[in-house]
Amino acid sequence: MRRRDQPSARPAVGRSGHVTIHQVADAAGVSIATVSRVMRQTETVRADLAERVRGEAAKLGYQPNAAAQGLATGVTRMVGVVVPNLANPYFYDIIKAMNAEASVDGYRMLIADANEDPAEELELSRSLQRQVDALVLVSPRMSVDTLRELENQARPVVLVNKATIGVGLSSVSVDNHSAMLELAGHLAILGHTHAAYLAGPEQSWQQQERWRAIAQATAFGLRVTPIPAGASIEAGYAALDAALELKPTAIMCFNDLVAFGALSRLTELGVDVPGEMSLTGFDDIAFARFARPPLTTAVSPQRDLGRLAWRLVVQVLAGERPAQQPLLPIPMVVRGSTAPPADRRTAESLPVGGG
Amino acid sequence: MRRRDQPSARPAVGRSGHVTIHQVADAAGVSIATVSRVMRQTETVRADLAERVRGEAAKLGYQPNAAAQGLATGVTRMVGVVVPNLANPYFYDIIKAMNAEASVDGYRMLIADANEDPAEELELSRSLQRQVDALVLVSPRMSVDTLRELENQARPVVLVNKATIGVGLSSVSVDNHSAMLELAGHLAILGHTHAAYLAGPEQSWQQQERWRAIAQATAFGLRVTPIPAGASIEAGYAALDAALELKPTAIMCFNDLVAFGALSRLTELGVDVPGEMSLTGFDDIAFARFARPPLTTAVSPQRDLGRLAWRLVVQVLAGERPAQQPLLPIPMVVRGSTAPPADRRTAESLPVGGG
DNA sequence: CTGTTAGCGCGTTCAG
DNA sequence: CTGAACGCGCTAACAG
Repeated sequence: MRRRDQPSARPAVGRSGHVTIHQVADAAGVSIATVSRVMRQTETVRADLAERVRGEAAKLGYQPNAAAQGLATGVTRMVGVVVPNLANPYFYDIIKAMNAEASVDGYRMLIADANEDPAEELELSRSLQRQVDALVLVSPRMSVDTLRELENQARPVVLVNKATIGVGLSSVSVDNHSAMLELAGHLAILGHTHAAYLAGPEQSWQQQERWRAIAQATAFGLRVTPIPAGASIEAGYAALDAALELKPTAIMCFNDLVAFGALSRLTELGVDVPGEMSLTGFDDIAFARFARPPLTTAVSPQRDLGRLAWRLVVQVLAGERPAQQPLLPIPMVVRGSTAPPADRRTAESLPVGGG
Repeated sequence: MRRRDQPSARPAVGRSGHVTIHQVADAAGVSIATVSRVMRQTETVRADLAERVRGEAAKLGYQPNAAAQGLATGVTRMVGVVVPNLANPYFYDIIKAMNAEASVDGYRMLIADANEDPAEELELSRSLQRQVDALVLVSPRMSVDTLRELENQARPVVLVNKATIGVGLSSVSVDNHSAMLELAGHLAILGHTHAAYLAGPEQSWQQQERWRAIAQATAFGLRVTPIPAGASIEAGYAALDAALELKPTAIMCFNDLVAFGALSRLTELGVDVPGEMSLTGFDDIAFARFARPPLTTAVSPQRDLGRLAWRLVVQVLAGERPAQQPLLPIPMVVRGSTAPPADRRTAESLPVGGG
């Protein structure tokens, strides 16, 4: 079948069913270039023409096709976001804050779930990189070498919660080390001398930093034994019994989720918190404040993280090379889940599990 | 500046910094059509040629530009997902499950957060619709009229948890009504005659369905008074005191988050659950099982919802018009947060659930 | 089986 | 200030 020859024999809508720039141009009696100029408000167009174009565009419900714009300009207005686990509330707070900022700048988020698998993380990052303007890796589990590979790709990468030296990527992170040290110090001051630590995922930078701090706590008299757990409620619940066998007077947890699971099991076993066992979390997710007893934890500023991450993206996109961000401080908040160990408090009344 | 005439005078990489189909074609000594064919494995290409192309593609690290593919085919391989609030864990499992299925089919998720605002929901849906192949609205708060508007757009829309009649959109939802009726029945059988209900967001279909069920509970002797609350832990915590003034023997909650907040406040006030007050949630998020006491609630199958939602998307994309889905059943799970009211138990010592 | 070419919808020189 | 024409990277006829 031969194409028709009539100059303006254009279908009312394009193949995809959307109104295109051509229909608007025809309706307004101008060229597509003028429509483009009006829409992007980048160049000056005679007032009445502009008004007419705007009118027709509104009437037809025209909105530019993002893919075509992306092709033409090389800018997709999308950021890729890779998280280790789409079921963890901690990441959602970051995502939510980042998304709020990004959408103000007209950006969309393409979200990918790596399922705690470093290999999948890499694969997702690679394929996402050519679909977006920038990539944000939240708490990536991948190795530094792998990160370095991503660094050399065309699209910029921003890191959240992985402050590694030797990699030139911009990043925002929280000061896990100081915060965990502070929590350990808090327990030491209360009089605890032996605690268990329900550890997080091994590849996690946060886990490494937190454990590094805990290991140093021996310096002020707190000996801490690690127990592999994970990053979820279930992990904390499951690992608690093993921790109890160590007969500690306190249990420190990788994060609030783990602490919540541990608390659940402790309550179930009839172990009084903080009477017989002190408990600390990390992150201060919403549940921490409402747990009973409320959790002593470290207030990781997820929303600031999200906001700052977006700011970094903007800077990197603008061609700037942001200075290495300082680590965000994490204030400790002491709530009801920690207290002096039983023997310290009740040395003269009721010695429970005395050492 | 005039274009050069040398046939293969092509830059090593395109403007965006990526390798394009042209470089691969040049390197392999074939046309771009052939490269396209071997990449899409849609047509048959001579084995040795295909091998050569694959080799060069791999060597150059070529991957097709998604925007260009989208433009050419009209298929973006992206779904838009709009949720009322990215901070609500209820949505996590749905999103995660849906994403898992979608990525198997080579699809990406573009996530948008409507912040519980129906107007924003509409705006996001509209703009997202021309950027994706299909749109999934999770628990939308928008009105039926608004939905009908979306229905007439070019891109298909799938609804999760909004089974409205009169709208031709495909949807998967859970049977909120039966489940809440079952919870109310459970309380009635235990002997409760007056309960408070911490209600969810008004525009929420789930809230409407759940309340409809609760209102019917008078039929079996349970009178329930609603108290406006919301969908978050904070809302439940804040609304509890007002509920207590009604002197009920049980408190039903819009969802587990609200119940968790209420439980938190109850524990704080020294009210024994379930001894002095029974409490029910809804959804069975992970926290419900690990709360102390664990929550009696309704097990909303988020993962099935996510999976089924994706299946619907696939069908709709294939041009099918899926039959209206039946409502997914929500089994009730009785855990430690509900018991007979105090007066009933002390009256006849302890025959539980007496007729 | 392979190459040529015409769009997909839009941004952007470059003449007028 | 405006319009014609080219190209972004790719797919899909259509010839060969």
